[in-house]
Amino acid sequence: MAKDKKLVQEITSMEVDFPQWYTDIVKKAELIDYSSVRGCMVIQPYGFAIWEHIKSQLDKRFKETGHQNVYMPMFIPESLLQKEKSHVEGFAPEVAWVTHGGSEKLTERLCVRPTSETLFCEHYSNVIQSYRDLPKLYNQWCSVVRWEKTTRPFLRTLEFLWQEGHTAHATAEEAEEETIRMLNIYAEVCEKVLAIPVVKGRKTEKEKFAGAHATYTVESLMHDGKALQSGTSHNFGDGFARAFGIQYTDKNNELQYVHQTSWGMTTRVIGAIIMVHGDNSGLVLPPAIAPTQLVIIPIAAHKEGVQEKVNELEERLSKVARVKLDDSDKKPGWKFSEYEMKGVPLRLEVGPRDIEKNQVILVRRDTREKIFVSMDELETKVVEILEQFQNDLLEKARKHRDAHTYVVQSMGEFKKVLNEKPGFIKTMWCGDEACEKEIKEETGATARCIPFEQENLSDHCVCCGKEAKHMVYWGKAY
RNA sequence: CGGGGUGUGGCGCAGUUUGGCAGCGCGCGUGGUUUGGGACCAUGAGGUCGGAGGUUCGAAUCCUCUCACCCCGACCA
Repeated sequence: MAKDKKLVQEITSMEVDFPQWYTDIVKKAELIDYSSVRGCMVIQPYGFAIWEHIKSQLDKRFKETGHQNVYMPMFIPESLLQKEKSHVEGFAPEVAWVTHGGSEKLTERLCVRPTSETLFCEHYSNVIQSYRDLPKLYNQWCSVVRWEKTTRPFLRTLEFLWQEGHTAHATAEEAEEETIRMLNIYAEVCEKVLAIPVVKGRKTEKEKFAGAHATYTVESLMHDGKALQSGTSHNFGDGFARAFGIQYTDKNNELQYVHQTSWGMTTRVIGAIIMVHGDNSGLVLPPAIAPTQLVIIPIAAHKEGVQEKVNELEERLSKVARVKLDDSDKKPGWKFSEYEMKGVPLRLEVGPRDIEKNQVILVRRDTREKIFVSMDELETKVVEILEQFQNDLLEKARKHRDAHTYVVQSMGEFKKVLNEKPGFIKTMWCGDEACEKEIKEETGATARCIPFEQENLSDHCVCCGKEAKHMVYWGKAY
């Protein structure tokens, strides 16, 4: 099969127009519908099912590491939002305000949460008294609102779904451990569940979260060479604790400020899944989060024995995978295209000829490889192929990422590479914000992260030539 | 928020330059024939042409305002 052969005419080729390809997939795969509110989207059942699987994978890991789910209000009084100075400065430009309740004007306007640090802080200041109350390991699943100028489905919407973890610890060390622990969970979910390879690292001072002491991130690379921040974990130090007066009495009966963290992952990763794995026939979903892992398509269903056989197979395979049987009266060819568009990892075809031979045909969505499998060993084969599929997706994405990661030593090279073959740029950097700004102005690339895995590419900063402090990943970002 | 583009049945579009019966393809309903890569025949339903105002005997078409969406920038998960 020719690479990326396009079988679905309704999707724009990604080589022709990548943004349009993205929009086509999001609509044609029935992930979302646009709503009457600018920048807000309806997440349809298929799209939401993907989110539910991501959610359960994350939630499981949060609980395994001792976190509890809570729910905070969606409104924040203006005075509360303003308690931490750099935090409010970071978010003020994009908050939505509630000014009226019914026809009554409110005495204090309420902001619709853009994030809930301030609410958690207020609550923590009420419930934390002693070192015995620590740590507090809370998480919430909710939506937040940020009044963005321009929006795109999943990647940037006015309202989006996410989880936000907020923890309070007795010591700085514990907070740092927690921050890294959660970053590692995000990296694991990205790679093992979403099959998206990530670079783990720290954000520069310029790029870090408003109010944070340090921000860590997992960065991934999309098919068009643009970068996407896929999850973040912040160490707040005791900055918020001082602003909100969150203190506890330690073992020596002395008052101490808590050390806090927060971390989040959003529906944006669905955009990443589309842009990392998708092809010109539509979505390609990692089995771990695919709402349907295997679709059964009967061939010549009216012929004797076919309907009975697919019913039997559906029942058998439902025990080992998420299975859908499509015995509607559409033509098989139509169904093939439809489920390719929706990214279903495995398709099972069975017709009279197969039944005679006691076999079925399995077709992989990613390679379109046809695999003939005996009915007798179907369950083990399906499980095996799905596992292989999941691993292959990650490897394919990793190869693409590595092939689009470039080392550059000069600004000229930097600009040239970014223009001609977009991807991650690895360079040395002096650590000076002036250089970071200059690079952005000159090339359009931002510092994605200072990776934990440092390499010494040279001794001097790519921009100013002075002594280099860090190796940095740069890229144009979504 | 700056630049560009688009709004016509559920979807995709033609018609707008030069004002004159609201069209096409897909999809949808019904009946039938089909079924290993988006089937075919017959028949039917579905529209205040994004909205408001104006010009005109007459506006999808011209003018003014406005709203929404898409793309490219600046800002952001």
